[in-house]
Amino acid sequence: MRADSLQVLLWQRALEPHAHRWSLPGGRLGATEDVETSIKRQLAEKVDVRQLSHVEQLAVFSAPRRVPGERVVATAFLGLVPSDVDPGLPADTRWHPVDDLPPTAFDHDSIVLRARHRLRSKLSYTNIGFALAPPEFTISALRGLYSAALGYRVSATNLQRVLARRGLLEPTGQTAAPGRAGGRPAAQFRFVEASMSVTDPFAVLRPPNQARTGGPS
Amino acid sequence: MRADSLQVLLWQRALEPHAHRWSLPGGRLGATEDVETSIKRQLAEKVDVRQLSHVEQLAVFSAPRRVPGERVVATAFLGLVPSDVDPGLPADTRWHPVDDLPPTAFDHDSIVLRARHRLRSKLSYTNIGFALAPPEFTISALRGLYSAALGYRVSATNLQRVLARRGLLEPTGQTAAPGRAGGRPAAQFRFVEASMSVTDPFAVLRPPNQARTGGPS
DNA sequence: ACAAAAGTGTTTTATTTACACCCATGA
DNA sequence: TCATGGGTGTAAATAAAACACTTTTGT
Repeated sequence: MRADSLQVLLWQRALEPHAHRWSLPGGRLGATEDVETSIKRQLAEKVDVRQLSHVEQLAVFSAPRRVPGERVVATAFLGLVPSDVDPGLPADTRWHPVDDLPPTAFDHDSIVLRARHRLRSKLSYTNIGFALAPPEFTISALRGLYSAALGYRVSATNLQRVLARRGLLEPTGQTAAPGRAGGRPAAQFRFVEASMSVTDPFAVLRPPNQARTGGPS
Repeated sequence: MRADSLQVLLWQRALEPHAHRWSLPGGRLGATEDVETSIKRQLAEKVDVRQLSHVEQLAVFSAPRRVPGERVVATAFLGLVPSDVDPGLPADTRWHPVDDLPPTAFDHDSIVLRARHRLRSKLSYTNIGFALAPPEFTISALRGLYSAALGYRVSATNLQRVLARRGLLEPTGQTAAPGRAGGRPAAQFRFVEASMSVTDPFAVLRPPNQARTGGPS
């Protein structure tokens, strides 16, 4: 998934079934690999994407007739690529805005919706933004990424503060040159951590402050 | 999973591999069923559990050698049974406290941990409590269930208020008789909804109040 | 009357959103 | 010096946790 608007990488099927429709990249699980290794391999081999910043399981899709012919059970993944990475793509492969998908093969549209939902949720309560952003960025660039992914305009001020309070951001000391129109140069930041973790431990029904009164932990 | 303490239903393997160790119920996916139908069928047929209040996918476990012999890819589920339901169990099958598991077969202990984590999280931001509780209950009974599942003592006062504010609870009008020691009779409640939904839309980075300033929804 | 359990009122604390205002730069 | 972003200070809003206190029952 990528930036400016949130995008998915799809390839256009040449053959039946569902010729000409757009498909999520993937393939068969090999005998000696687990599903995550497998999806990474497929992405590298088939669409030449090797710079995934984050990968996680979404769900298993297993309706008996989800695909014509032999029965196929698929494990769907959410895989993210930073906005500054632009892998060279094969001819039949293209990025598509998530909010404006072409006709998709099989149940792939519902898989994409599920991925979008997962990403949106995690932007709120984890540091998953690191997976969308370049190594260094200004707050307003980051704001753009969050806005694109979430589908509504995020306030740069508040984004700053939420991420800062959680200790996710770190100034690099550098500043970015202003555009031709002028304006104060923006400070550059980076994410402190480059792997996903939950940063907003669920706000509700949290353990009591003081003594642990109750049962086993 | 069940109540007083949170428990998992396990059966003891008679045969190798991993004879005598305890196993999560499950089995092979049939040709004409999806994974959720399949796990419900397995639970009904093999351990006679038919009253699941909630079922959801957890994750796929696919390490090539997670099970000796032929390669097995498993889709793990979280399945909940209300605390008042006590299904008759086969002889080799028993409930075990999640915090004190016997030696388990294969990677089943990590599956159970994952399930516990999922349940604990969802107790905070969804109405999933309905799946643990009987049709009608007092707040203090519900407090007991939440405490057992979460592993720490939850305040009845605050649990009340959080669930009430969200509109999840509904008084039945009935009251429960006090115990032998006296005390004010407790009002009975029920959950308004009996299927899971997210009730605490993530608090952070939510859309602006007023105009929708930004991009596509 | 008193103990026990339930339930309500109120204060405190945490955290975010909203908004006004100040800062640094280019033309 | 003014337009254009960038950044900070501060107030308002929200929601939950903590705790004191009242209510209703059995003995």
